[in-house]
Amino acid sequence: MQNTGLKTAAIEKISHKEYFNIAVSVDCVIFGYEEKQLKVLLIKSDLKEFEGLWSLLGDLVTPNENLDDAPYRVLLERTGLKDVYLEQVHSFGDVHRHPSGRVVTIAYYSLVNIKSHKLNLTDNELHWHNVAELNSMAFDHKLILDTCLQRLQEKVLEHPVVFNLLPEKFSLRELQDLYQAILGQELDRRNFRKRINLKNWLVDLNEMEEDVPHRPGKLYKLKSGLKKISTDLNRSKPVKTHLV
Amino acid sequence: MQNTGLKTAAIEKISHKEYFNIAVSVDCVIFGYEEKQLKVLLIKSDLKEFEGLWSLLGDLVTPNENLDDAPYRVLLERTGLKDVYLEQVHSFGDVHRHPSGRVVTIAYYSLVNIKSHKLNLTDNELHWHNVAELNSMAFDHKLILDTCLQRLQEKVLEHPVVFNLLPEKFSLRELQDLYQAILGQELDRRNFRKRINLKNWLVDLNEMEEDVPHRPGKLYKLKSGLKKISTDLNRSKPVKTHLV
DNA sequence: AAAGAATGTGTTTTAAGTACATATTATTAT
DNA sequence: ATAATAATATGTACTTAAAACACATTCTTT
Repeated sequence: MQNTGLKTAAIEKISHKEYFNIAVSVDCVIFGYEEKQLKVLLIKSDLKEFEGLWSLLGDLVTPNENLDDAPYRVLLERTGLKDVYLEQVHSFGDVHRHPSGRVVTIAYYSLVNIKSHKLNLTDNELHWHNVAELNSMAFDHKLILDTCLQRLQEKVLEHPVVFNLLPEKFSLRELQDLYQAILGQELDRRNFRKRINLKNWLVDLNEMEEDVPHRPGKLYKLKSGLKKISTDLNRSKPVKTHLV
Repeated sequence: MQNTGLKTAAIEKISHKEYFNIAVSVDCVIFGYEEKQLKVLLIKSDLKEFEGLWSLLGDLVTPNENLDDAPYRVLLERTGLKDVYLEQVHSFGDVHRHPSGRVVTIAYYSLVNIKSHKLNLTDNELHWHNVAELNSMAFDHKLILDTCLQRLQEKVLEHPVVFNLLPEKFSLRELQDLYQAILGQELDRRNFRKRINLKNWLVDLNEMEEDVPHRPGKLYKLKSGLKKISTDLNRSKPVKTHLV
């Protein structure tokens, strides 16, 4: 294997059984939002090593599917949703991360509107959990969750992705509550509105909230053309340096 | 496989041969810097499908090594260097990305000081290339390179990582040239110096450049404690929101 | 009709980014 | 030696964004 990279010597060994004993999986951190809480969809682990603990939804990548298609498949199977927002985050591959064998997993997070899909919650091993209240999880899934949450926090500051978690129409108050749930901190209402306005993401619908127990706020929706399903690998705009 | 995630049904299948026909590799985008040019270390592909093209240095992950250890091993074997800066960037796993079989690869970039190691350049299939002049490469390696360069560009704006590409002592001019090579754009000298000063990364050595064909500049070094070998997954500081 | 609670907007202060000019110090050419 | 050249070194004005903060408005509830 030395000094070959993926050159001939290594490639030849791909046909050798010894190099095929690492399995590849994907794990999905499926974020939702409800009642001012950021949620994550988890399933009860049924490994005896992790009895009582919760784990992310994942599956092995099959030989005939593209890596980035696997999390879509998992999501479709679990939630029935297509066209969800998905972003690849990081790969985890410590030798002993999975008790049953060597599994390298690629972590993705996705943003889904809890209301817009009927979970197979008859399968009562599948539940939404408050992200803020989660402690230990099965496998290294707490680390994966934390890593994905961190990525999400960075993402929402500059990109209009949180709208995948909201209904079509929403008030600025709802939007701010969502940002606060994701970022884990209180935001100043006046500065928040200024900032969001500056981003130019929203359309004023000239409608008002209804059935709220207080003064109704104006309703907005995301500008058409800004809704993203997945993250482009290739950046369209040049880097903002702040160093010029 | 349906509706199982990594639950029992799937885990049981890990012992089935059919799920072990995906190989896992790592590919390293090894960045260097010389003569005001950002360089990348490449090897000639010896696959007949990619005759004459260059490819990244990589290798299959062995069953008994942690995923994140594999790129260190590749670097050690290729350059003899330990303690290089390494960052995992993205995974690539399209079904047909490798002509010889199904290989999911995890891409890393690393930053090495070209001068500080003796490449095994007797192996004359290993060469430093100007990143700016590279066009097609073997496999999907051009996409991997572009993705890693993009990540590097974002990284250097906020984190003191470029110093892994420089000698211990350097002038601000050298530092600016390096930033320009990485970012692919000219920077204003006065604003650049102000910005770098604001970061508080450097120590003034009270020494001057020598053997330069012009007025010598002052020499600096990175403040001790700032040199990073690898990127922490877990952020130490809270998110800067700019939304408060 | 008054109190309470949430919406909606604006101003001041501070920090950072951008654009731009001049003096200084060494080398090179005359 | 002197002048020209080229790079270092530093400062100032302008613009934009972030942060801190206050008041009036509208609807619900008492």
